[in-house]
Amino acid sequence: MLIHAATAAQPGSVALPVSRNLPAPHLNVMFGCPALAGAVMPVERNAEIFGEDEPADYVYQVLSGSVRTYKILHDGRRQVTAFRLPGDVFGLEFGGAHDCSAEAVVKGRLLLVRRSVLLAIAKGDAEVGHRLWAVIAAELRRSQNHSLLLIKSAQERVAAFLLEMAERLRADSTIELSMSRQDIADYLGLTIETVSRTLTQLAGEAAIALPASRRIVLRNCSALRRLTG
Amino acid sequence: MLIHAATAAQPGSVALPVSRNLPAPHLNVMFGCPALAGAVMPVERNAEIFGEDEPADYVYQVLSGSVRTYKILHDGRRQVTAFRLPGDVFGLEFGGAHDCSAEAVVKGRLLLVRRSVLLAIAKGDAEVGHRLWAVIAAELRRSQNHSLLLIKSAQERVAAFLLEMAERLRADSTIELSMSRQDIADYLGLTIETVSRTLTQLAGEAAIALPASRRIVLRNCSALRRLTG
DNA sequence: CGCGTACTTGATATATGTCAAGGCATGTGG
DNA sequence: CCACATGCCTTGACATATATCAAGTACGCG
Repeated sequence: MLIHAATAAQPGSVALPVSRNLPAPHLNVMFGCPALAGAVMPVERNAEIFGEDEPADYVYQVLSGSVRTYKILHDGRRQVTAFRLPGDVFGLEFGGAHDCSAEAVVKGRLLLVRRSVLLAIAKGDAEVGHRLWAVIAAELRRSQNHSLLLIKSAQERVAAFLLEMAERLRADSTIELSMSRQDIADYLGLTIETVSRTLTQLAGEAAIALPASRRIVLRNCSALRRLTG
Repeated sequence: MLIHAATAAQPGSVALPVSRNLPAPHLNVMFGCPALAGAVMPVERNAEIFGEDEPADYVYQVLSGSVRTYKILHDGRRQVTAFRLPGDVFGLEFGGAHDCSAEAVVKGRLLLVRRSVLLAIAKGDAEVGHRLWAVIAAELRRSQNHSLLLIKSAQERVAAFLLEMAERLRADSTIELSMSRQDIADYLGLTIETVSRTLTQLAGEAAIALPASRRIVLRNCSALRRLTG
């Protein structure tokens, strides 16, 4: 069954779900605003895009590929705070510095726009201002949902992750994951072993199928949704 | 729209830690702006302030007492998303509806300002716009820190909670908690038993003292900070 | 084809949850 | 003023989900 955006949309959510506004991959402007032309930056797999506490001079949009943002705890644990998929805008901070690090999950292309330019344009252009607002609203909602995720059981977290990815990738039933089990584990606050076992278990219950380790077929979305908690 | 005032704020200068800007308890204006006069609402212990999905017509500021915002998962689990202490502004949503419920933890007083009025004023008043910006930035930071908390061990979560409370209550070393163990547990994603045992354990290690169940003396803050993860 | 990385699976450990009982305040009515 | 009820917290014994440690296996890439 096809996953519609509506399924997980929060009531009262802001218009303009950001991730639906895919950029034309050949265009180098953000939000369809000619004044927001930016540089296109190709990134290799695992390349660092920015580090925590570095000056946040640019705002980024994923044109292709995918990105993880994360924090490292002082004992070395890594918390992946978000996966950024094509269309997503990220790196827009309130302060002058990034509050997390960002790396490319796979080879891809990013659009870079100077933060100062974006903010200046937003002042005069209601459409851009609106989009900017939507980016921040989405960010807050995302963060709150992530907190909610982390109090759930392993099965609930993994099920929620799969549904989230299916929706954001606009996949019908087969999703191609660009990230490793370690990335997923660090996003869900679990270990790779638990993620792996949970997927195996979901496959055993016929909720999903695993034709390849990074290709996942959602066989029974409503069962997954029930598992979501 | 709000975005105008918001972007009018100097980029890179968030400043204004909201919770530090305690309102004068006798004044019924928000952000020290005369146009933002509002109603003062007394609330009883455990009184509902608003419910999830209800229209977000008002923005609230705690004058005295404290408030918990929370979500209920479909199976009945409760996730406390935040404690709101004197000075904190909450209930300002991006969409038209509240994304969580709010209840008074103890008897207290709230300042209510119509959301539409606040947003309208913010358009023309840079100072108010700046404050609003700061409220949202604080909210996002808070949510991200909460996610970070939830991947840690019980000891780390409890230690972090105590330090957070000490700081936000501007307490020197003795903090008076207004919330029950159940509230704390639901905030930290633990059970009351685990919270209780962890406090006992911290007392055993002389990191804290427990003269009463809701009075906690921080005996060794640097040890607590180390435990924080 | 072979190597290295990533993934899965198994055995065991452990942190936290669950269930159950008891203690300790606080307030209320006799 | 005492007896008792009530809510909140602590403590104990035990259960269990997830982490950890340790092999194996498959896959992708040279």
